[in-house]
Amino acid sequence: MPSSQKNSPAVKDMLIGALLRVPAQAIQRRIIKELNAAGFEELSMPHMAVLQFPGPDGSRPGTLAGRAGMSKQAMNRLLGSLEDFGYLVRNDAPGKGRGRVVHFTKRGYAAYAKVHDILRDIEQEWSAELGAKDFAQLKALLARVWDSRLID
Amino acid sequence: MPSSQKNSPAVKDMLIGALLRVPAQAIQRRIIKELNAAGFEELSMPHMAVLQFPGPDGSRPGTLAGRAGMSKQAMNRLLGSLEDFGYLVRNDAPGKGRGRVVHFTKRGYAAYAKVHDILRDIEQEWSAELGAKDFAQLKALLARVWDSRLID
DNA sequence: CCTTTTGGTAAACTAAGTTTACCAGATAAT
DNA sequence: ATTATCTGGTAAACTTAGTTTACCAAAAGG
Repeated sequence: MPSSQKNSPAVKDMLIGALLRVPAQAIQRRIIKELNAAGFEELSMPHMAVLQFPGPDGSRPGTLAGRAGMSKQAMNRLLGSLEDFGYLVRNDAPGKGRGRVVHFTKRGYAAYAKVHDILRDIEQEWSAELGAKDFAQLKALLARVWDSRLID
Repeated sequence: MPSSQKNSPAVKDMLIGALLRVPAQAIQRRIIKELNAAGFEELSMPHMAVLQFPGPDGSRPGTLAGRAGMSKQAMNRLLGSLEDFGYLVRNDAPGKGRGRVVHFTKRGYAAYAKVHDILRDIEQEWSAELGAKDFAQLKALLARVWDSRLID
């Protein structure tokens, strides 16, 4: 059975890559696990590409593909499966301009809200562990990284 | 062509999940791109599961599988391809105890060193952007997250 | 009009993982 | 010691998720 690592040989020596990657992955795993436990059992890792901030509601399939860094075809398959599971619908024609628009169903919106809740819980826990001030500092620093052109 | 996103709708509203995930992914992509450009052209994303800290040298295949959170079979295929490309060898019998041990070849070690160099460059850039003090603070906070039992 | 561009789709292929099963050497038990 | 069990590595079949290549319909623009 696949499981995650847990023997950190000298945290002090770790470079920014691992320091960011490992907690990010841990959060992803937890989100999926709790989502499944909350009744959204069909959702697995690739679906997260659709569910993650800022969510697909109101967007075009092509736009979502770009955001997720994948081909339109791959995104479309994902949307198809999510549609089959009843999480969203792809309506064609937004009135003007050709194409389709994705909208959450009630279930889809519930799942998206659940992700948000889980993340709030995680933030709560981290905040309790690090202290509210330090956690806020961490988020602020990460936001500065984002704001700068450090990430492409 | 798959490309990454770049329209941040309100960084202030982002939760810790996205704040960690996006830069972590950006770093991964950059490492692979620069590795390829530096002559290690066969290396692609899945190989990173082997190359990433603290590296495979001296470890058992099963241990590496555990660290990477994947099955022994999947890891073994990865090691096989890396062996084919001349990055490492799997010697059997470390003297005592049955099994195999992975060791870098010269080329493998060079690739691993290159990853380290790239990460040092990235740290340099981030440090220049955020200021050395703030960047150190960011790393320190992430290290505290790691040290705590917040991540599984 | 007719041509080009844009968004979405479909089919074929490839990559990368899982499950299931198996085998060899080590460890332990009676 | 001989057998039973456990551990680590491997192999085969299957599944999933992505890519490429190709195509089609609607818009846009000369």
